[in-house]
Amino acid sequence: MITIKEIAKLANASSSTVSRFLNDSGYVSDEARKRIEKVIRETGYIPSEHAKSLRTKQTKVIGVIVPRLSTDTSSRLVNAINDELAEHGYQIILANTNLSPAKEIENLKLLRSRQVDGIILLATNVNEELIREIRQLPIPLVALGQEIPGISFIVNDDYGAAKDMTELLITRGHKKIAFIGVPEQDRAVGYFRKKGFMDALQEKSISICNEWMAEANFDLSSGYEAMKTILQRTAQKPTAVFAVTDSIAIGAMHYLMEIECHIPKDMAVVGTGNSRVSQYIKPSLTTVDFSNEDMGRKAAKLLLHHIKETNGEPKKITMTYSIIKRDSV
Amino acid sequence: MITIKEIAKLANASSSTVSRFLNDSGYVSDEARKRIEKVIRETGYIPSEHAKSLRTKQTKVIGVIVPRLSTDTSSRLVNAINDELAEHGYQIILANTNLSPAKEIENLKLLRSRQVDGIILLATNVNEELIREIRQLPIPLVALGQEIPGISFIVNDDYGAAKDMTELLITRGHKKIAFIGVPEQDRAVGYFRKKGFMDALQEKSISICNEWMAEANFDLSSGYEAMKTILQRTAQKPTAVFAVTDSIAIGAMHYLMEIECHIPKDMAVVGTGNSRVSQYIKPSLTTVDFSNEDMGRKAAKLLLHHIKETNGEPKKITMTYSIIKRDSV
DNA sequence: GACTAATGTGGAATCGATTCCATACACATC
DNA sequence: GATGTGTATGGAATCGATTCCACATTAGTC
Repeated sequence: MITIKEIAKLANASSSTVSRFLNDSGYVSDEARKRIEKVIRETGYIPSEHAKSLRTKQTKVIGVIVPRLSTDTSSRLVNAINDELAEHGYQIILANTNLSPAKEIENLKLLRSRQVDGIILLATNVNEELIREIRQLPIPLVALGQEIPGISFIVNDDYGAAKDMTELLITRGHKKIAFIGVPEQDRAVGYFRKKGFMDALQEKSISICNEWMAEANFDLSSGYEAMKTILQRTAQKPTAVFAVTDSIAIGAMHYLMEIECHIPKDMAVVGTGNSRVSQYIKPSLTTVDFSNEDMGRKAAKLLLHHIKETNGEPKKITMTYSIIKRDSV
Repeated sequence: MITIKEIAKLANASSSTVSRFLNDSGYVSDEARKRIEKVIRETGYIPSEHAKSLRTKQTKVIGVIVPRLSTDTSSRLVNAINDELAEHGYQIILANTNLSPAKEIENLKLLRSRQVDGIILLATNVNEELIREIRQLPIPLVALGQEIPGISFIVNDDYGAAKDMTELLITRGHKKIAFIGVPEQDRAVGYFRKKGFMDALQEKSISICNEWMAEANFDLSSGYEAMKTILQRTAQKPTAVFAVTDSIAIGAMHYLMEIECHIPKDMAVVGTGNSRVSQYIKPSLTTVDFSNEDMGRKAAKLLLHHIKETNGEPKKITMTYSIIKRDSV
């Protein structure tokens, strides 16, 4: 590999001058500029980022930790983050946790050793150890999707969205509404969405039947199973079902179709997240759009802000949402 | 940041010894080992990868260039690549071209300056300049999706898949088959899939009507428009349509539904790629599965092979495919 | 007891950039 | 002519690791 020294020699200058030329810092005469430019063009010289980083403590790389990349939400978020960061000359290095909390911490360390300038963490379940690890991080971190006390985060208005959506169902005349959630460890999806649902019912004095509440994990088949469980154990069939994610909703719809329960005539279904699939299935799914694109860009901007202002206060941003009315209600 | 020197001082050893301890290279006595271990544990020392890379010329980072991250294919590929590489202690740094050829080259340079150990390029259109740039790369590169002469690549059997699928339509009695393609610059999707389609028809001596051939780009709405164009300009309505991607197929289906053309009774539709959506739409889409998961892992393995054996011959791998029969035919 | 071999350790050069500092020259100002 | 200022350049230290080499100690062999 060709180095700055060799460029300097070929251009009849010192490496200091070449460096000043490269970074546009300090004086370089026009003649020297021309000579250096020529040599660089001819040799195809590309400066080593490692040597640079070692000296400057800046890497222009941001670490992004995601639970898994192959989901709609993750890939849209990462795409938006990348677009925004690229505009500011940053690249991203990916770390995939495959939903394992241990890997979340391991990745945090890995990224630290690469001296990334900052980290964006797409959090799922937040535990004590993770918070401790984040706190002692020497670089800024922005969490997405979950509230983490003391650090900057961006969350969706999970509570408001779930409440609004439930109210929509009530407005349409539904009184017997089933609910398929996920474990409450996941504060955002498990706890807040459930709370929004419950509060909406309570405000309208609509009773909640335990038989209509089921728990799934994040995948489609678990939505299918949850719907099955609900309908098989209850005598009084609900007229609508609220699912905390689109995948769960689509799984539930599959079961309903299987037993020839018509959507929305016999049973209304709503999801959450506005996955790409949701608009192409039949009937198209009424859901909540959280604008991942916007969230990703905001996250990138917030992180860049923290990188600039190292002593900036932690910020909490709550994204707005919109209800997408389609044919499943 | 704490450095190896400070660790050495605290552990009453030299940095050489600490380094030997860290890399398990050379002699370190048990006593020294214990002292160093203790100090590292207490200080939470994490070695700088930059200093390491500068010296060793190894980064344990692979660059991955994708046209865009938010598509099914890309995100599944990247996920698989990441999984495989992570198992071997590598991380990936992402570069997004947003479909611009200029950015493809720019990213190549960017990754080179970061001294990644290798590059995986998810190629779209391959031009002379790109090939030149790749050839003079001092590190191994594996291309995905497109054939690039002289370097290792993994491609789908686009020709075979398109031919097989067309034969399926013919077997089902279709003789008037429309085709929605993409520009032939994209050799894999544009040229080979089209050729497979044409050859299948020719072999069965089925004539091809120019009015039934349309071109779209990769997005859904262009599939919608292409279908519209075909049906509006032809007197003789085809009975089936072959789309070179699932997105195009779904766009076409939307138009067909709009004009109340029943699928598959009035018109059979087939796509290519087995996108996640394809199985959830109604009617579910008959399509070709290329197993991106497998391709991603193979790409990672092939790249690692080239990193080890620097003088390895370029390899060409063609993936197999399988036709997924569903309800749209 | 002399020699070799194995074990263990630290000093110093090195990787490829940036950056502080010293120096030099040209010109303007009083 | 002394002084100051802006322009231009190169030398040398530095970042934090690895690694070669020299050296010291101990053990084993004849």
